[in-house]
Amino acid sequence: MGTSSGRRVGRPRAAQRPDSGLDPRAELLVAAAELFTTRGYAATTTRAVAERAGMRQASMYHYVSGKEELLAELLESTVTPSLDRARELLADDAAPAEERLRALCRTDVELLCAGPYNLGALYLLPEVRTERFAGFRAVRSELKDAYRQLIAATAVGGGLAKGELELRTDLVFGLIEGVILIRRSGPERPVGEFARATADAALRITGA
Amino acid sequence: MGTSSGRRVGRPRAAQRPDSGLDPRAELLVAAAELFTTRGYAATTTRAVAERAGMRQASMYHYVSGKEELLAELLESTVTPSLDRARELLADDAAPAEERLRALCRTDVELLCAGPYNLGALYLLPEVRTERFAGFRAVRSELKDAYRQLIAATAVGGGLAKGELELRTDLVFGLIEGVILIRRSGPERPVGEFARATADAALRITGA
DNA sequence: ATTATCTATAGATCTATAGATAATGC
DNA sequence: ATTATCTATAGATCTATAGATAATGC
Repeated sequence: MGTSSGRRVGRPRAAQRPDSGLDPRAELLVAAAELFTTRGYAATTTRAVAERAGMRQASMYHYVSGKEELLAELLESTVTPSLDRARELLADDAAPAEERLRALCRTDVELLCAGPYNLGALYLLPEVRTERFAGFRAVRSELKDAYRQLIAATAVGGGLAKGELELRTDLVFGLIEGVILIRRSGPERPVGEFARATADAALRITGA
Repeated sequence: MGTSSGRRVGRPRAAQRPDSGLDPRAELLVAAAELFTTRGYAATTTRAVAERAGMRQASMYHYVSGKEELLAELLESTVTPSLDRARELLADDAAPAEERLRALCRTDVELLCAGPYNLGALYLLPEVRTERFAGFRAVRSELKDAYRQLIAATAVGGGLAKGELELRTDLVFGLIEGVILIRRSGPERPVGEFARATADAALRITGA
């Protein structure tokens, strides 16, 4: 629904811009996504985010408590859709685990690569280790757990010792997130094809 | 030989500390490595680096031009040893390409994981895209090229179309650098074992 | 004389709050 | 009256330079 333009309550903005159709909070998130990924999180000022979202620096505080809140929300938004998909796939015990694992890898890569910005790169920010981002770390670790369960359910995975299962899970999960780095060097490849190739590679890593 | 302690020219430091055996520039690099990886590059101040290296903020400028120089040097130092090894392996046409590729993967992972800090995480800094870091990007791309050549020289790799070779190179290189992300979640695993497993995974990705 | 430091600081930020203002809503 | 903005700014930085200082070297 957004703002559906028309008359708006409150003092008008100083710099008028074409209506993006997004509400101000969403505009801030989009602006933050672009700036955090292209200039870096710490190097991005509240002024830069606000101004790019079409408002003055101080007005940003009407919608968010600061940069951290924006980062937290962006981070979680990269994992939540994958996690939903993972839960679906875990529940679907009709399909063989290999196929479900492949499907999860594909959607995961597609989601990471689909957005206009490389939000995955934000995973490595030191700030993420902070208490403030415990929520993000929790959902990410839930997602990883889904990978582990699917790998354990494959024909090869069933016979693995605990440590070995852990290792392969790490390798697969690392490959998927390593996509972040790959994508960076060549964002010109068609996403679908790339996602399929990555899923194949993941399956080969598990030993299937 | 470092400073070999004893009498030193110049005004004494304000805060005396046990001699690390490193010369001041190396102390700055070590301090920067720790701070850049734990607190983030942009968030690390020149004061923090200098103070941790045992000198006052302003004194740092006697050795380096600023933070950028430290980052550039740290980045290159993570690639150069791998690149040396890659060149050796490329020249050694006695061994089969599969074995040489495996060896490169292993040393690469070991080098990335061996240091006390996760310098690989710095690869994703937005600053790295900057002109200032063209040198780093160049050596890194040379290393990637070595991977490509080795993959092309394997039994499977010889029959690959150009695009397919490119894709597998990206996947392998991405897996290796993805180690950065993996390591983060579990730095407690023995490096040697982990390096071997990663190399195996890389070989499986190439199709060998 | 040379060197490696130091102290001090100008100039340039940046964040978050206080308080004013210009719309609509009733 | 309520709301979404704005302008202004206090307080807290941070970087890079200028110039002083305390060692050793000769």
